[in-house]
Amino acid sequence: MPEDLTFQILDVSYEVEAGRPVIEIWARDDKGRRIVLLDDSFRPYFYALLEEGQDPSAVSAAVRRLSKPRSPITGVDLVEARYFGRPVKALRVQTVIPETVRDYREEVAKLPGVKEVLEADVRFSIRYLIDKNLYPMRWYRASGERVQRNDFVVDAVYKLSSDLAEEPSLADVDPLEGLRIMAFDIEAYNPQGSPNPSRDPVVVIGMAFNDGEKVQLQAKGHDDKDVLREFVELVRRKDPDIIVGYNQNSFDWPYLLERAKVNGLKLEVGRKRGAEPSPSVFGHISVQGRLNVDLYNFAEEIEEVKVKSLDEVADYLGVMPKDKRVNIEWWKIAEYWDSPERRGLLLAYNVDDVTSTLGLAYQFLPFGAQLSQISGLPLDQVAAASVAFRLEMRFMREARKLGELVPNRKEEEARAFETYTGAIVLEPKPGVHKDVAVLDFASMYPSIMVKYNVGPDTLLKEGERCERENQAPGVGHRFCADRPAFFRRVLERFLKWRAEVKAAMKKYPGGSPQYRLLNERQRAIKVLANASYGYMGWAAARWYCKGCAESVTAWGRELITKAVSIARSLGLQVYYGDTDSLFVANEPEKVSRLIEEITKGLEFDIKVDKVYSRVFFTEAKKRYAGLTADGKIDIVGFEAVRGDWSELAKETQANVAEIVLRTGDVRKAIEYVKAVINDLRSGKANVEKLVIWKTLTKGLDEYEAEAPHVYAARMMEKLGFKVDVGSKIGYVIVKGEGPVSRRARPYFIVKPTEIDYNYYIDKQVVPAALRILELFGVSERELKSGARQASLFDYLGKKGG
DNA sequence: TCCTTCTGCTTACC
DNA sequence: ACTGGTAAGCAGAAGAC
Repeated sequence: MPEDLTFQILDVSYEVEAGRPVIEIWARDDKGRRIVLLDDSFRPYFYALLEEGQDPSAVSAAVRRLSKPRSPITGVDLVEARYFGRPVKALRVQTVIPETVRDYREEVAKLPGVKEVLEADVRFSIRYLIDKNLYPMRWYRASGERVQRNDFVVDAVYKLSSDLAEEPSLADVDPLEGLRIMAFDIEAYNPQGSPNPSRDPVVVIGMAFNDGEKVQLQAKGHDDKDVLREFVELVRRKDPDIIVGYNQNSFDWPYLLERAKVNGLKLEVGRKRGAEPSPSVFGHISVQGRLNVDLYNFAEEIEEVKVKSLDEVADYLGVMPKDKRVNIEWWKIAEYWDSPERRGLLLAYNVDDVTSTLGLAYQFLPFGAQLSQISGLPLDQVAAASVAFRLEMRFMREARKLGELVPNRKEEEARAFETYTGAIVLEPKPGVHKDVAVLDFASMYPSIMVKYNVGPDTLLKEGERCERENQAPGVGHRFCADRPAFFRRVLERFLKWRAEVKAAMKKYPGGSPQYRLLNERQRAIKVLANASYGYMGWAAARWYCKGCAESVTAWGRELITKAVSIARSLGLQVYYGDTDSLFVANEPEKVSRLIEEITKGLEFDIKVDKVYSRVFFTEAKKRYAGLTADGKIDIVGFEAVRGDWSELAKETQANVAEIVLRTGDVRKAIEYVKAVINDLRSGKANVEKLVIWKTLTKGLDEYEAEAPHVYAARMMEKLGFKVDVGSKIGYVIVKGEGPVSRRARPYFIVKPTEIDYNYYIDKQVVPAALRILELFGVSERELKSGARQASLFDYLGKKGG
């Protein structure tokens, strides 16, 4: 008896059973049950694009002859489709076992009459989602027949007996409502720098659940067998739908897997018997039937936070203030574990970490769930995927709806490295300026793409003609305007959808759960739409189109240049501009006219983004600081907002900027800097504030030059720490002879007395302060000489009085 | 050996 | 491994004398 089911799709996987693939839809239903729906009717396939004028039946016969018994070719059908907007003929080649598509692809590609093999590189479970038009995290209805299966650890397993239909009444329900979330974090014993999983045990595992329960497992001395066993047991008992961690794809899971192996255990934490977590796409680790989400992936997208450790990110997001938690240096974990007095601190540290992780989940997952609902990638993958992949997934779905064949992903090396001209940055007018309005074009690049119908399918080749054409200025590319471009269709849909969501938001009070849900949704749409330009210029993109990207920036340059001319013709002073922004004198009437002329004349939307009551520029582009009308200080581009300067230099510069902007009192700023210098001279500075952080962008042996952070990283390696591409190296400069790089040390091995304070004065604090003060004629000598016995305390005292 | 210029490297802006 | 170009600025390397 088939049952009617209403359920939310969480993930999709497949397994080959008895020589045929079975799709497994992991879901939870409206009764709160965790269920699996099986579909054994779906088969892998790909397309063979035919050369023009080819006899399809001859090619078809040749394809059929390739069939092998293990996975026979079960269908070769001629289809009329479109490829880059143009009508084409292709053969749809179907087989049985997904893994064999790869072999057939190679052989079919070699057949005479076959121009290209398409869509053979789309993974089978994703193929299913695309073809059935299913979006993870959304709700569907279907009927299914209950089957008895004890290889699945779920409440019920069904064999699908109908198609899935989206359930519109549940479209605006919070997709996370009712889902079980588990955060976890392990502490590994590390007596020699970085822990080695083949040797060092897991000493603590912390787990926090969204039902409020918290559990902490501890090793017995240096034996972690029971910890691992209890961990598996707990995961299965609490049965979370979503497992979150911080960097668990690179650390916790691989470590646990290795420890399980060493202990002769199996890490059966999935919803399928016998299955252990396993590496999947995008460096992601997949846990069968659960969504394993590495929150570090979301943290990476916050550019305001430079050092993306869990404590920093949690602090920034207000999840857990840094000064209200236990912080211990991670390389001392073994020391804490072995010390009876300090072990408690390690345990508290672990609790804070896992609590922060769950807190981060509440911050990030609502957005992630929307990205999943919109892009069509399962939540665990959408987190790990790049912005371009998320967009591409949606493109593939749209292509299918339009009967367009999906181009192949190209190997980046296969294309010649080609760059093109980008945006314009206007020369800033140095000095302090009062009352400056910042105008911003709304979504400039997507708007250009829509207006001029830009896309690989509308880009005209030499000699091709269309009735209506748009020609990009300067670069010459022409785009056919007779039919809507593929990108345009998708972008227009996004724009319309976003407008609807924003309209719906108005019905709810700000801060209400429904408001927040819709807000995350409109944000996710915006993020995807804004990625479209960069996507076209990405050499590995399926819809790569250098000419398109080049044309978009050309129109962008024309647009901002015209806007500047209009501003000048209105008598408006232009101070600066970058890509799609314009800093002009805030004369309301003229600004309104400027906006009107751009909106009506150039047909692009532009609006006042913010107003600075004071803003200053040096001669450098991409750097300025301003005081907004509501009293906030903005610092853009300067050292104060860079991650590769010491905290002390950044803080000094930020304070100098603030003093100058708020009071206009340069003397005060000079006195302040002098006080900082004096503190340094007397060795009063806090070592933590002197650490300089830099990222290793390649392997240690690939560096040509011996930069300070490379030197410090080599030293760390010798000390037993694992340093990799992407590692953030924190170093300080110590006293001594020779180049700076040779005097760089990992910050945690340095005593305050060893620090070269002069380096910090000459190369950090003074240059950072001078970057701003130079504008007012202040010299280096002035800052460093006449060292008055003032301290920061004196300065603050004066400020107060 | 001193000084300048170039290159490598990293990270900001949009 | 995984969107684009533009730009600043440090430190080291190479070139100039």
